Amino acid sequence: MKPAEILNTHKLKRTSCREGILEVVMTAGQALSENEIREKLAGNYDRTTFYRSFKTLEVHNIIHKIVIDNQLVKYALHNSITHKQEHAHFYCNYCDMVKCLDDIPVKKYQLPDGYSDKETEVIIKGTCPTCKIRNKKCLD
Amino acid sequence: MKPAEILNTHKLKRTSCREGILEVVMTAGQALSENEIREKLAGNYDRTTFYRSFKTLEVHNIIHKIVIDNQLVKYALHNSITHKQEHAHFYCNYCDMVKCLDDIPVKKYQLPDGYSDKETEVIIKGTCPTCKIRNKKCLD
DNA sequence: AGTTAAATGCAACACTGTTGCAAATATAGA
DNA sequence: TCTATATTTGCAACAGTGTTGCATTTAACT
Repeated sequence: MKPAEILNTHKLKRTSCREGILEVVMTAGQALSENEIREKLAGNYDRTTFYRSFKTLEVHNIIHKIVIDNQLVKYALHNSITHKQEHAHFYCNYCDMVKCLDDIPVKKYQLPDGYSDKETEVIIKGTCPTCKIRNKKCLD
Repeated sequence: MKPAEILNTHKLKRTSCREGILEVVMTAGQALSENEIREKLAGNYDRTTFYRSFKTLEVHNIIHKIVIDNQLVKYALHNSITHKQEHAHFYCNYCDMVKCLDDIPVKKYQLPDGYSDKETEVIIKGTCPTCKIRNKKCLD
């Protein structure tokens, strides 16, 4: 599916900002921050427009937001586009890379009486393959 | 263990701000935001001092921070104090309440080759018992 | 009580995100 | 293709969370 098609499906106007964000997010292979997306984008958009675009795409379940601690926000394509289930996210403590673990479904929990769950967020923090190798080489 | 004892154990100075924060967090029964903690606190501290105290207590594994989406940050006593394992957190979509599910250990995941994990964060979003009842009463 | 390293308060700043409003633009219909 | 309308954009201003530098104050040790 192309960005334009996705926007049409959701009855959203095909603006260059939205199409651009989708293009970038769809070809990224990992979750990207606002700045990472802007750098890869052709046009130069106002930050307000950017955020409004993210929000629109998020509300329509086209992309989703992953928040690490505070201070670090990344966006990735949403389940409904890739047709994947609720999945876990990986965060590399060394390079700040965030990756959707599409093949790792979120494990469900038995909640105490009275509580009911709607969605579960899982963020696994550790070392990614690249940083693992790098850390081995320079043992500091 | 009392706040003063905890600070001593970690070789931290017993300042009223730190003792106050610990007192509040220890008796809370749920995770609290910066403002919620300030309201329950006797003294009136500068925001910088507040943050520095949180950070110090966090670095020493006395309290921990839970971040929901962005925009909502809560603090809670850390495992090492309650001697509990890594646990899941519950967030109520209706009243913004955050609770440590101390008795629900985080389930571990098998990561793809090359990845290694250090810690796992689990946030279960849904409805808390209080809001469940409230929602039933006024069916809007 | 005096010394010293650590903690505090203040001012200024950075980052993420929002709101209101006027100008620009995408889409549907003529 | 042109026009009308609703949506989107850019700008300015603002709010919330968190940080840094520096001078002053304070906890803890002798």
